[in-house]
Amino acid sequence: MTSQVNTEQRILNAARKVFTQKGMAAARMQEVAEEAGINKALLHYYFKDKQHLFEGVFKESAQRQFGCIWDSLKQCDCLFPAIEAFVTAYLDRMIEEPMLPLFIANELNRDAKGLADFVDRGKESRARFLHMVEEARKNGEIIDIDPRELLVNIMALCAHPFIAQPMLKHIHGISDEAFRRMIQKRRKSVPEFIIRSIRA
Amino acid sequence: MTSQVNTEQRILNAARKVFTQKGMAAARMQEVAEEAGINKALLHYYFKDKQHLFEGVFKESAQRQFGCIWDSLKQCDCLFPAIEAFVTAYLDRMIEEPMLPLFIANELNRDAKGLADFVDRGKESRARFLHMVEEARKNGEIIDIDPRELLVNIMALCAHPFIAQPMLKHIHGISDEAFRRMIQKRRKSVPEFIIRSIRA
DNA sequence: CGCAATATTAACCATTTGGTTAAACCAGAT
DNA sequence: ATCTGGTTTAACCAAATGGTTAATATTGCG
Repeated sequence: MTSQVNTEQRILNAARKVFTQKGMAAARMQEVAEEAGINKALLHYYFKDKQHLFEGVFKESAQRQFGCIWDSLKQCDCLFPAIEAFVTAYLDRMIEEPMLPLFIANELNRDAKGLADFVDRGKESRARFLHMVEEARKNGEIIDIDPRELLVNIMALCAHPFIAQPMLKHIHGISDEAFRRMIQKRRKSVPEFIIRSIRA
Repeated sequence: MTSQVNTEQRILNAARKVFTQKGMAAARMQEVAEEAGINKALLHYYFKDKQHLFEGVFKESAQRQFGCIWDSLKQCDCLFPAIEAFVTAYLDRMIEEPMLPLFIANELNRDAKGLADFVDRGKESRARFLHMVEEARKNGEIIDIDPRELLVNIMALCAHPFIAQPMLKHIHGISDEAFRRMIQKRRKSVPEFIIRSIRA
């Protein structure tokens, strides 16, 4: 039973689970060790200290997060299909890891300087998207709107239900299953909502 | 210089500052004491322990938050003005305490059971709003949309810029001042965005 | 095998941190 | 002035926690 394969990845998985659920500050190294089924000292054998372990987790999470999402609109040329693809990719990603937006927002708020680099992925896609909006505006396809503001709105509509999940569950008294159904519905309704609001 | 007036309130203010900025887990009692200009032991004289102090802060914050926001549409009968009033009140509140949405989302996520009661304020206003949407839908004033989904969208568009503030600052490279200008613009643009998307 | 490098563990250490205690302080009443 | 109640403090304590160490186990290799 000893010398399990790929201990480092097992640690990273365990750490991701604990860190994303509790956040850096409340996460306990002991708990990560238990979750990974190893000794606490072994954590420090693979990762210098809590900060490094955390950064390993955050880097992986942030990059997968923004990677998926921005890559989704790489082969889109028209704005409206791009918005649909973006929203779908965003929500699908969130279904996989629902705690991620809150986690990222939170840690980024705690240490913007130190973690800023990890969210830089997808710069080109983002620029391309903003340009697409600009063009659509010039062509009169959509109303006069600041492209960056539109992007903020889109991300808000995608991410917020997950960030506010506990509040929604309580306020509207919905179950896990009902929440999932709601998100499924949003894969269609959110793009519609956005496009209706900007179509010229 | 001794025996300052209203020590309890001074503590609560200091605690709110520290807790909202760092979150329950990372907040240090010592720091709260220093911020309040008192001895650490005095905290425990006024508040049994960290949990109680935290709940004092959270309760006050959550109630003021939801209080302001839901009260804003008490004297609205038509949907569109109600939406405008709601968004304006929401954003104005956020300008006062920009960290609040992330703080509340975060702590609610950590301990949904224990804190759920504190976000219950404004039940009636919320019900009234949902009813208003339902009526507008029946009257054909707006498209066919689930009232609760509309509410989620509205709150998303209001809260998310603040939750994602550090990310926005980094991604779009905007300053504090630019952020404030953006929020000011949103007081008009968000209601427009919403109404355009639902108007029949 | 036997040896060297890597992987893993139990026990330990130093610091941080929430919380307590007992003494001092200060106000107003007697 | 002094007694009494609430207020404030310095010093202290125990538990939790991140991190280390030195010894043990395992693996790959000549």
